[in-house]
Amino acid sequence: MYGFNVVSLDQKGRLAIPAKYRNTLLENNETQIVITKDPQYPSLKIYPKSQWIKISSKLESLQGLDPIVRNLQWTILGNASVTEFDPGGRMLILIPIELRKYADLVDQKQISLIGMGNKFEIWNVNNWEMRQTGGSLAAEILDVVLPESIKSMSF
Amino acid sequence: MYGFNVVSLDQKGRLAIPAKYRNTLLENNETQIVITKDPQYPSLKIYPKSQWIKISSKLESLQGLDPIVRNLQWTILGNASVTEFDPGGRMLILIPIELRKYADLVDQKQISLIGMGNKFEIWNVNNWEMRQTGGSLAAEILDVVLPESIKSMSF
DNA sequence: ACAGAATCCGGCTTATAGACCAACTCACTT
DNA sequence: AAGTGAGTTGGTCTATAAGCCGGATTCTGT
Repeated sequence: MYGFNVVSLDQKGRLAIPAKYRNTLLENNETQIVITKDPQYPSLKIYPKSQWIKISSKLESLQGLDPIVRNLQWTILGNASVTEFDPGGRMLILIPIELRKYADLVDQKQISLIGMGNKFEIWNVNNWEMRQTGGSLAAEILDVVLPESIKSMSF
Repeated sequence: MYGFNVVSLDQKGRLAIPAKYRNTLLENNETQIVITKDPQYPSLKIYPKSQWIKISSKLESLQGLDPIVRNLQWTILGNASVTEFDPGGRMLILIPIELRKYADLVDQKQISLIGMGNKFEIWNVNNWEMRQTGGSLAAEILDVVLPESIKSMSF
């Protein structure tokens, strides 16, 4: 489940998961997906249920009073919305208005859906393109900014 | 039990748990919920009974003279209020006046109900919106402030 | 102690959001 | 060129939120 797609929202604000992803999900018995805010960028994240359980349970287990943690919990848990495949095997996701505002999707007909393997991201088409315009990251920047644990990886 | 909802208080100040949550609660035999103060923010917390038992017993077990701990105990334990589903299977919560004052809900018709998985939060709509700064957290802030256990998480 | 008032609780009704279903069009394949 | 499958649309219908109302119970003040 990788790749970049432009998909459309219909007049009711519904989004159809492309068939290639849908089939993979069904094959893995992933009949529910969760959509929520990305805490870092004005975009949305879509997780298959099993992936969501990992993330949400970890977040919920953090009990402390750290305001940043609570903020993360609000953003991610407090905005999650669950959708199931309908009996016909189709999946039309109604993106809640709050999330549409957050990701700048109000009145958008076309949106970007990016497959990231075990999750998807949803972006306003323009915002996504702006993110990408940088082209490739200069080697120097990569060298300076990346944490050690990443530097050692080979891509 | 995740997500953001604006629900209304009826003329008597009663709050109805939305059906989607109610059903999940009933399926898990959670017929009682507990509402109490959030010690950190002017908001309220709603726990299913089983979750409440974990939290309250942990709090009760804290002995000693630490004034912070005693304060937490007063706030959380001393303001708890139990509500049951009525025979018709619906749950109307009458929020005690003390709690309504605390969360700035007096004379409010609309309130924010945020599902956080194993608990809910109740906010004055305006206060909630102010908290949600509208934007996303800057990547740099996330990186600097987050505890190690979170930094390593992938969202 | 009793009456009036205020608060609390359950049932009923209505407007509506959203889930469900079906059809149509377009594109791709054979 | 025809058929199949995917994407998209629109209509319908059901579940539910929310307001309303009437009855019950508790509280208060005289």
